[in-house]
Amino acid sequence: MSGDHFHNDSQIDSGSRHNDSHKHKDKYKDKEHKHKDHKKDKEREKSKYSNSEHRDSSDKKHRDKDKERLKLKDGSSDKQKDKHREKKKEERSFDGKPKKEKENGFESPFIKSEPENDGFYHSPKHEKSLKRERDDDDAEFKPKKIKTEESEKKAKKRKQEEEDIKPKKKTKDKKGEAATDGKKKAKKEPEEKWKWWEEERYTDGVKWKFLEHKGPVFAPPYEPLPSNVKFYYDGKHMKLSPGAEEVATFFAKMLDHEYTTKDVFRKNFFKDWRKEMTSEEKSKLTDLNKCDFSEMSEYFKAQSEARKAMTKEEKLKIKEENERLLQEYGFCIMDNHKERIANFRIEPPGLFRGRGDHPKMGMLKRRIRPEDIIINCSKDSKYPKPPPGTKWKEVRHDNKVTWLVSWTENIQGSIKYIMLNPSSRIKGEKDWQKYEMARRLKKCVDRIRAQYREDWKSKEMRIRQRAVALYFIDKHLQELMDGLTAKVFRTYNASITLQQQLNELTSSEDNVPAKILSYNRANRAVAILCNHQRAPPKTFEKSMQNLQTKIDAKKEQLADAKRELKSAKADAKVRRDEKSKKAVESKKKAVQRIEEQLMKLEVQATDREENKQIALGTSKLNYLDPRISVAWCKKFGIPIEKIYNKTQREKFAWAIDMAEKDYEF
DNA sequence: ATTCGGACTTAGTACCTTCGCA
DNA sequence: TGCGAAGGTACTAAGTCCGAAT
Repeated sequence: MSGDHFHNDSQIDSGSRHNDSHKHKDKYKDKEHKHKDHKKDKEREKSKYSNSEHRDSSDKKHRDKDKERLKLKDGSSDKQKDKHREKKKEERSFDGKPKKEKENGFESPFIKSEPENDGFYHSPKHEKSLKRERDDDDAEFKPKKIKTEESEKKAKKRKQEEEDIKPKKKTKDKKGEAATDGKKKAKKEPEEKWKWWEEERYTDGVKWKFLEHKGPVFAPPYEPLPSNVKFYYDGKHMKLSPGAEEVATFFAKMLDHEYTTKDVFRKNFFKDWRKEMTSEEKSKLTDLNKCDFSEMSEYFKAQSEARKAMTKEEKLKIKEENERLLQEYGFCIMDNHKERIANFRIEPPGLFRGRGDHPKMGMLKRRIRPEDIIINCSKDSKYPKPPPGTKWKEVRHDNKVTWLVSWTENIQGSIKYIMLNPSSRIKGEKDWQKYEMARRLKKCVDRIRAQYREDWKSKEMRIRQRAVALYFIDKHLQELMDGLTAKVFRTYNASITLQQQLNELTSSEDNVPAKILSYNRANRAVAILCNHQRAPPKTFEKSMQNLQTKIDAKKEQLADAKRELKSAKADAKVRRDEKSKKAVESKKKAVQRIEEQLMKLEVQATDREENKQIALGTSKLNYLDPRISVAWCKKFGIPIEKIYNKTQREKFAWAIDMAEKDYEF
């Protein structure tokens, strides 16, 4: 596939480019306004709710919207579900090699594409597959209201195990019961991973029926510096008040970083720092350039060295403590299941580091206290306790949202949340739904494109194109396909590209490393398409050199081995005895082994070189339908671990479980 | 009709851990 | 067994979407 192809695509794509500095600046302006003008109102508005124990949101809107979304997919048949269930039985212990091959196999459908003038690949098979999918796959993401026999059984079993757990849709969980149940279960080994994707989904905007958690972990309190670490102003030692000292340490810790030299950063920092000073300090400290943080800076460097030099035992102790915190605060109970929380720690105070030329860089990000925190949980759960002597800002019970904890951050005035891990049901369902939406686009993308291409046929192509595209992205989309947004296009383009590339690049005769290289190349094509770039790692050149040295050494080794083989052969010819024959064999094997090693290294070098400025992570995690990768693994006998690490496997558990080798996006 | 803002998702990166090799 | 590199994770800024407010 040509580079042009990608460029075309990405232009049409969505217009959402991120590193456009002009845009940034404008945006910053906007925010500025927004907050000056509206923050007060917002605060007022909010205070209406403060300290109210209960706040039941009147949320018909959400409900209607979600209903709308889900009903799109209606038309699933029971047959469909049966098929689904069967799959699961077959593949429960997937290890890269499907236990049961389907005899009809995979019809290799992809013919090398000629990009059309719109830059998109249009598979000849497209038409056919559209129809098929309309018939079959359509129904995959819809609420499963009808309970199948098997799930019924399972449910019963679960009921016995967990005493009194109510199916989501029936009635409200009774107070307390569910909570204790959940905990009991959680403490036992979770023998079997919960397959939420086999269960029915909420259709009414409700995100959960029961939610219990222990609240956030606050940043550790500030520890004043030892008295021998001094701060100097204008060359003179000055003892800072604790408040001022803390903010000073934030700056001292960043001293090595370039942005502490930037005017904006220094200005913002100094302004905010002064706010934390006593009036005496304020009158003395008037010029940041006269401040000498170097002792502080040295002290922190020494500290981090000391941390590195800790003994194994000390390190272990810290690790254990972290683990304890994780176990205590890192999970919640949501609807009878223990789910991992993504970020249970409150962001610690520090200096704001915006990206690019952010006008607010250097501002003080203030410490979040319990009084800033809104807790969201079930009415009938055990509420998290604020630290002794403090109060939460509010405890609310809004089950139309997914967050557990929120607070308002002081730099932009935006809200920050504590939410669940990507492996959780609530995130997974959303992810799955996203890909289903993109697959729906696949079905009508030809029509949509034909339509807008028609509009382009006019003088002043460029301008019209742009105008139409913009109009299209901004206004039209929902009319063409409901739920269609720019993001859906992006997801669609990424996923379809991966699928095509995988089909084009993978050949079944290749060995595993070569296949993985193909996978990475396909992934890379997508990353380029989505413009996921990265700065080449600092150590790139060096590590590349190292690798090349290794390759050279290997080559030499290979040459030697070949020479030896040759002489062994000659020797065997003369001697004609068993011993020399054996020697030839073993030399042959050695050559083979070295050749393999060499190839592996070369593949690695290619891979790394091609990956220099491209970040694969984002597309892999956010835009590529994981079922495509899973299917590919199954089809070519690649262990899924080679493609997804542990975290990714957790996030994509649903896809790993449900996708077969013939899955088609 | 436009803007705002809450709730999410996506993205970049610093740091920590593990791996592979001499 | 120590070291650098690769891989993985945590953190948090920034973007998107969409309903509500203006």
